[in-house]
Amino acid sequence: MNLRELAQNLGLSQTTVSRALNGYPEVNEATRARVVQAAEQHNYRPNTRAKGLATGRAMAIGHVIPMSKQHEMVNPVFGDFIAGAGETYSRNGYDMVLSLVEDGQEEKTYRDLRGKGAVDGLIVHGPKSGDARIAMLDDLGVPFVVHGRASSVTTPYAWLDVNNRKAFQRATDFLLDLGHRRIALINGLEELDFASRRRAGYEEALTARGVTVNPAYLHSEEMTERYGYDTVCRLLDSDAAPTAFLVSSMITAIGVRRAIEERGLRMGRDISVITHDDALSYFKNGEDAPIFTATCSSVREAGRQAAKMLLERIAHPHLPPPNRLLEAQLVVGGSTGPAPTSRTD
Amino acid sequence: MNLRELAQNLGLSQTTVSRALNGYPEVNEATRARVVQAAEQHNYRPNTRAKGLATGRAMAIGHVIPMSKQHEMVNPVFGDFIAGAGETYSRNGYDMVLSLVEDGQEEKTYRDLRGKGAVDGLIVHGPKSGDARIAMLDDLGVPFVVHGRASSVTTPYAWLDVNNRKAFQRATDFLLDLGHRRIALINGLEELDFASRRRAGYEEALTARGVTVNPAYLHSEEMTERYGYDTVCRLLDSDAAPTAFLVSSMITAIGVRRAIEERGLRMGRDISVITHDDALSYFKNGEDAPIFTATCSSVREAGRQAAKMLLERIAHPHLPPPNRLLEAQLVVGGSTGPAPTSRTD
DNA sequence: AATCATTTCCAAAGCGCTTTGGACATCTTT
DNA sequence: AAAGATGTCCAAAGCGCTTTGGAAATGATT
Repeated sequence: MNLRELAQNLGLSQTTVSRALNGYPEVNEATRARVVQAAEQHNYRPNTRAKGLATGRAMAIGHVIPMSKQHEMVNPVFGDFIAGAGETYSRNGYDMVLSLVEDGQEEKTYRDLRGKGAVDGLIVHGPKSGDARIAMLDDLGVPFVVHGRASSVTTPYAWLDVNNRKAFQRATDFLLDLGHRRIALINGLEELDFASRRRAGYEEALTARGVTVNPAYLHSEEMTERYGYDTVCRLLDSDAAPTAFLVSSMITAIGVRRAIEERGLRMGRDISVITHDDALSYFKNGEDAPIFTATCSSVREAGRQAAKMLLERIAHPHLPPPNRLLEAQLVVGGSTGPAPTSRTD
Repeated sequence: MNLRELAQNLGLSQTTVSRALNGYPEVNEATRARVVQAAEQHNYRPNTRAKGLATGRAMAIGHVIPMSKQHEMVNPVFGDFIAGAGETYSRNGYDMVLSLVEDGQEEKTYRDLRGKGAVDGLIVHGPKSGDARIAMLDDLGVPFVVHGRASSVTTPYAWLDVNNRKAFQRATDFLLDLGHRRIALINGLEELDFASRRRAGYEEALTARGVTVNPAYLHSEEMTERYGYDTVCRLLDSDAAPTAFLVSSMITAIGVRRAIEERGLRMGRDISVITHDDALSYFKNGEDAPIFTATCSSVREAGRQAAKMLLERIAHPHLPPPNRLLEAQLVVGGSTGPAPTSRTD
């Protein structure tokens, strides 16, 4: 059933039917009711492509998900981020189109999506510190919102980010307060902006207390469970083993815990662990008694808000690009405790 | 840059330019080269909506992701499934459109997507045993492929599934061979078809050995980490605690492990655990020395294959609907061992 | 040289919608 | 009663592409 048929069916013109359905005032309320009812009865849905052609808007938002080539890994936070964003889109009649792209190929995909006219706006995922995509999208004139930031980009652009630096600074401070001095950072890939900010926060806190940053305690890789396990195994078995770990992802923290417990040690007593927790739905840290002490920030909520920002940006392209900095909560759980006193301290 | 401008630029008609770009034979190779070069130079991309209108094809596939209302949970396997499917799509010039929908609302979304003409085909996720969506999609005449099956649907339809019954039957057999008799099943929601099949396999194996199925050992819920932890805590603290657990997801198995180790027990020695492992990229079980004994089946590979099946189905709608049953590997890891002998046996 | 087949190109229709620029009643106002 | 205002509807153009049904030019055949 298309518009023409529906109009013929009703003995009206396409114009009137179209206007009736789209809420234009110049149509008799009685006719409008008749039209709406008929549309419903015939299960009529305007063809997106035709509508898009006519209006010039795609009513779709593009998400380009970077995929690590080496590990064939999709960052597990995307699921929840997209769930949040999807809520916003469907409430506003937008579709979401997804492209999974190997690391580094993202630019071409953005160009394609825009060139084809498949989307009205884009969300940029996984920004690197000096991300070239931002300048490019500005050039292209596509509305976009970055989830995260790109430190070295100075021109204003729309972003939504968690205050990663502060979160990890606070977490480090917390560990220092507990007496820890040998604190290892099990970070994500530091070419990613959020990871470098976390590291900055960590180093800042240490330096402020006069603790020198030990390069042997700095680790940066893709955040798998295995990485957490392997790294902590190596560190714990080394001389000058850390007494505390600061971990960039819940999943990696699971591996960290495994390494610790495998050695007969207990989190919170022998070794302290703080992890960042994106509040993934299937991996709740526990509301009542959190397993991990964690810097918490719901990535789903971030998705919701980023999507809302983008839709507003599409509606008002000439407003200055909005920014939003979310603060992470430092939630105390069972994985931290005072540093065990030892002669090497 | 659109076709008309490009054609004017070249001093050719739209027809010729269109044909040149789409590989039709009735155009001089010299002109074609000229056209292709100009298109490249001007960064021309045909407008999808216009192309779609003209051809009647959307060049997009719809994925409707069910989202549990109660837990606001997105099944973590979707990320990897979609990554697999996305590979196939992008190789074939298809886009992927994603809708996240609350449980039970999926039908409307399918109808919408199809009615709007936004997609050429659909992947059905998370089929329930008597899933009404299949009949509906058949009615609508949309090409679709089900990831999983719907037991009570008798009409032929296209699906790709893991042999869940057999996988869990073999896993149960394996535990029985090790001497376990008190084996608990920590299953997913059994309204989901895959979970009911896993249960069937489990029960079949027990019954074949004359072990009666103990209802207290049967658990069915959404597969969170917390669920695994809570359930196993309760079971281990009860009389007649199980000596082995059969778990439906890696994430739940993490919770199971936590409960076990918290009690000072060790997996593989005191308690045996087998889990299903979807080979999620960020949660590798370990190639060399797997932590868990597991029934393994790559959900990413499933995504790749399901997408391929769908594209073929779109190309040849009149062929009988294809089916594919993937077998899971039973991989032995460190989480299983002989049942501890005890007087209650 | 005339005819026919081939090659190479084009004008125009059509996909299903929105939107512009009226047309025609009907109702007020003077 | 004429003129304007208002309410309600419509015909047709246009969005950017594909595709049909030729037309013109070229080459091969008689």
